[in-house]
Amino acid sequence: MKDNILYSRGLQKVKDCGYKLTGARQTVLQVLCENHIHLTSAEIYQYVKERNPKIGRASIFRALDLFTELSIIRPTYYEAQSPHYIVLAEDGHHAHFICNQCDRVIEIEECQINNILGELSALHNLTMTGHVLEVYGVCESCGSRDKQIDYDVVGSATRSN
Amino acid sequence: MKDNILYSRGLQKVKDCGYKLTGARQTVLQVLCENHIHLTSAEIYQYVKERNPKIGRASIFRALDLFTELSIIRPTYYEAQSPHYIVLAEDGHHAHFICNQCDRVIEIEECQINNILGELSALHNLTMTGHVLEVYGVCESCGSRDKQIDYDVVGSATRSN
DNA sequence: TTAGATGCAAATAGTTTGCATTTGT
DNA sequence: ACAAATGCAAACTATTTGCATCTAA
Repeated sequence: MKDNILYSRGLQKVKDCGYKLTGARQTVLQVLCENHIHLTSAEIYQYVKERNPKIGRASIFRALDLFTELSIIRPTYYEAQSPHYIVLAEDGHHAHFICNQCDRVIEIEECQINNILGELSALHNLTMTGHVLEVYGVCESCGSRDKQIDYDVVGSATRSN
Repeated sequence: MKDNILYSRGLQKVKDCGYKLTGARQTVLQVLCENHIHLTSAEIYQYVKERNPKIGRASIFRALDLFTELSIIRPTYYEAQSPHYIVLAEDGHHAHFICNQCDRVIEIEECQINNILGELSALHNLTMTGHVLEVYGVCESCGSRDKQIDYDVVGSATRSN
């Protein structure tokens, strides 16, 4: 875990800002960084419980709020459920793709969005500390499955959507 | 209202997909399109009530879910509260900036992000239907207010944050 | 006419808060 | 040592669901 740059950096930030490095905070951040997919508070609670059953729900919410305030993580919303928390990259960047059909989340690593954002923040006189880009549509496997269906019904019917 | 392109397009989509054009749905979409800022379900409920007190909470949630499914709107999350619903542009684009200090939301209109996204979707074999870009940091007025404070305390104290 | 949508109220999540106790510095 | 953080349980808020009624097509 110590070799996880996001984890170390996160803890350092907590410390630097004058907050205590408590067990609850460390465990929550560990869970977030290890499973660096998108977790809901309920999922985080489950993982945290496995490591330390003593930690309660309230502490998890308090940790998540703190991390959000410090821009270590960011809550995002998709498919109208409860928020998912994601760990931001060192430059405050995060981008992912969500498939409308299978709800799969694909992380987008390589992305030159910072170039655009530099211009934008200059234009509006904004100081940028981070961003989340959420792209949605249809993923490769769902797309090809659709084509298959199209092929099957050629000459017999057209798909409505 | 009829001249609001997002509103008309939204209703058309509802109709085209075989859903009824009911009073509740029309009112909710009107509210969303007129106040095209970010509204929570509670705020939407208030506005809707003003126009038609008969409409209940459940219908609002059901309308929001439908609109989300049809990519007419998108729920987003910021400052760890309940989701805010935003109306997407015709090309599925939406971008905004959120000030960490005053929570102000600034819409970003001019944005060439679609260029980047085109490349990305080709790379991953994704079909893109829309996106939300959420940038956060410090806005112009909060930024200059900070400088003012810095100036005021020069020589007497340093600010912790 | 009738399947689909609504409004209500009750049920169910999801999150926050108060407070006595514990813990990191 | 002691302010800050925790865990618990209760309070609160947000959302969903069942069902009788209504309404758009």
